[in-house]
Amino acid sequence: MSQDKIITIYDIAEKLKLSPSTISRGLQNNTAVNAKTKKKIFDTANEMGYRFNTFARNLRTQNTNTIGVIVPRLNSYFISAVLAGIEKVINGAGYNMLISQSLESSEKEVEYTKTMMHNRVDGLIVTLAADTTNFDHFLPFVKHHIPLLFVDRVIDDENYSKVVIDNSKSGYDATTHLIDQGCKRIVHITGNTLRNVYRDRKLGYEKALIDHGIPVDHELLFETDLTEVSALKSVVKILKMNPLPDGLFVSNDFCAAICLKKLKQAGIKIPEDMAIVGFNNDTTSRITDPALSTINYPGQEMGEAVATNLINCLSNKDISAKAQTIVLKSELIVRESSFRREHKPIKL
Amino acid sequence: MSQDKIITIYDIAEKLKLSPSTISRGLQNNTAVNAKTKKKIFDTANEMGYRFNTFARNLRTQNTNTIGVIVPRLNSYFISAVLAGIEKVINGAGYNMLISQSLESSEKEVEYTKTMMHNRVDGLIVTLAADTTNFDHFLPFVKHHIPLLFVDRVIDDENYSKVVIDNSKSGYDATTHLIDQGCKRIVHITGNTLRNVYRDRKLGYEKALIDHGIPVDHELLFETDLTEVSALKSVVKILKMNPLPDGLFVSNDFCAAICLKKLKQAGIKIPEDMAIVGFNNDTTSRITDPALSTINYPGQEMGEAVATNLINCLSNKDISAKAQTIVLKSELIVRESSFRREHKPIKL
DNA sequence: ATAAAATATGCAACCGATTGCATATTTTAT
DNA sequence: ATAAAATATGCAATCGGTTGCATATTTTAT
Repeated sequence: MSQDKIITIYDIAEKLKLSPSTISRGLQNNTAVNAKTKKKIFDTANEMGYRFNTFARNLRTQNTNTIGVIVPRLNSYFISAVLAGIEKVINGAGYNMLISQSLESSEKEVEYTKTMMHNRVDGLIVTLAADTTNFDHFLPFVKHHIPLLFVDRVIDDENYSKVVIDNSKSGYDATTHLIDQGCKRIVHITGNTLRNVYRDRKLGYEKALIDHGIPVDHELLFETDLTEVSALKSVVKILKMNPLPDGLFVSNDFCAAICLKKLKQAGIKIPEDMAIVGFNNDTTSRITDPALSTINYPGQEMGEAVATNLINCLSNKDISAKAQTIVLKSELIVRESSFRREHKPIKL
Repeated sequence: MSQDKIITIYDIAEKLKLSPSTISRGLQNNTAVNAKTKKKIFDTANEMGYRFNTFARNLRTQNTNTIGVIVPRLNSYFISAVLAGIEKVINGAGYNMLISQSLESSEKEVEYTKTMMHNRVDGLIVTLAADTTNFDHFLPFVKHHIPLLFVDRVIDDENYSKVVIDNSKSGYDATTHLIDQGCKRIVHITGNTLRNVYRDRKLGYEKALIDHGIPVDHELLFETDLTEVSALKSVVKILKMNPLPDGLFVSNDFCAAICLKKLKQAGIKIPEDMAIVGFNNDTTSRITDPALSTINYPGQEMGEAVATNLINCLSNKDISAKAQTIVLKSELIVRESSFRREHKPIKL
């Protein structure tokens, strides 16, 4: 049974009558240390239950092997898929992950960004909170040349690296599909258009309408917080409209699913009376009845992409590396909630 | 514009013609430092853009202000709710959170437990992987008196603190409710019964059958991995049964939702022909049609409870504190998928 | 006015690993 | 046998804070 005490290289050095330097080098598999000595060191370290002290090492080497991640919330399918992707790559490369959730509050985002700095993370990955408009809290990272990358909800500035999907195109595709299916009055329910994701989807929606000769009617645009409550309110509003809209494009599957269910309960036939397209391809979208058409949003891949990019930044000493924007493929998935007739872009 | 250099207390000391000790104490708001001096120190620190170095501090103080969390996977509604709860409490108490996902692999769980030890986390919170049977990797935490707590999927050992729900009672309640609704042949689809959560739900299911004079039929018990694929296979198996089961208790809402949808497509009326109860109260359960009865599983609260308990362990120097098991309330929520007639325990 | 107490600051060791440089030892070449 | 080269190990400074103890300064009490 080994001791209760935490073993350091000094303990190993004493036991083997060697200097701490040799132990340190031995454990790092440094070629300057004799093979036999090395073996002895490894064996003794194991036997004594040695674990290196991350802090002493970090203090000396000035890097922490830790990546900070700030997301708006942890309990979301999309976010957790992104995190799973980040975690996979990060841990595979021997890094750890420090996570905070801003809870959509810009204030907390600022605070946690500071904490990440304190903790000397080697890099930071951020998905912006809904209401962040000032980005000064990220400047220290730029100043200290600490890689800072954004994913999904990003800063509209070419100087930052980011991973996104083409939200504008996706919004366009979703809307065009609804038009293809014969919709003429299409409601769009979306989130805070301050953020690129919702703003761009809206732009895509409007462009699709214009391109197909349908006037943009601001009565049909609902900017909400995409919660269940908002969904219910939106349904009430829709049901009061005259004439009733015949298409619905919602920026989020959960919200779309709630609308679908409530509209159905109100006697509206989906997709005959109203065709619906969601966004995200959450598991939710396969469970509604009828199944929800949606935009496939590759959360895990986005996480993997941003993490891979970050790891590359860290291994390349090449500080001159330019900021880059990676756009991952998103695609319309047509399911029952919007499928009225065979038309151009059909996928199942 | 401040410098590019990272500022240390030595820089502040030099600028103010004070010793680093005074700066250190000043920044800690130590009463030994004169109020005016303190003010000067804080102002200068701000002005110079000082950020304390976590590692130097940790190395000296021998604690890291970091809590490790190991979960089976990040992309799950339940887990992300638990994490959100943990994060809330942990960050509120000034700690950071280091997260790893074992991806249900015992091997990775062992590896990440070691990493957490290396990183000298002040405490560790674990939800066990599906196939972990040997728990020796946790012994170093016990040996070094580092608080180790489990949540949801736990070790069956009174010496460890944990936060759980009464899975056995919940299984009993779900099954009894189905029996109340007139079900006689109830299929139970569950996960790996090596883990307490699935084992106990199964035990509750069996006890309810026995208590109501219904024989336990092992043909009706499906031990699966609760994925979509398993759900589909289970449905095929159910449809081949003769006579058809009239009740279905599934240990997971997503899996239950898939079953519900497929059974409905096969022409089975829910709940008339087959009543269904899920588990978790995922958002999913409100979206199915008919809405899914389920067990409300307070993920966020469980996270908050386990984190609060951990923080208490850390602030009490009292090492003698006994291991405790916290059982949070879980409850049956009856929705349309199982509601045939008014009966004893009705909740909406 | 002087001693005692309270307050404020500094010195220097320490946490545990890393690493440039110096030194000791062994091997190889002449 | 001796010098040169290669190999192996050690010394000591360093990373940036923290803290016990000593010392200097000011305040209070007698």
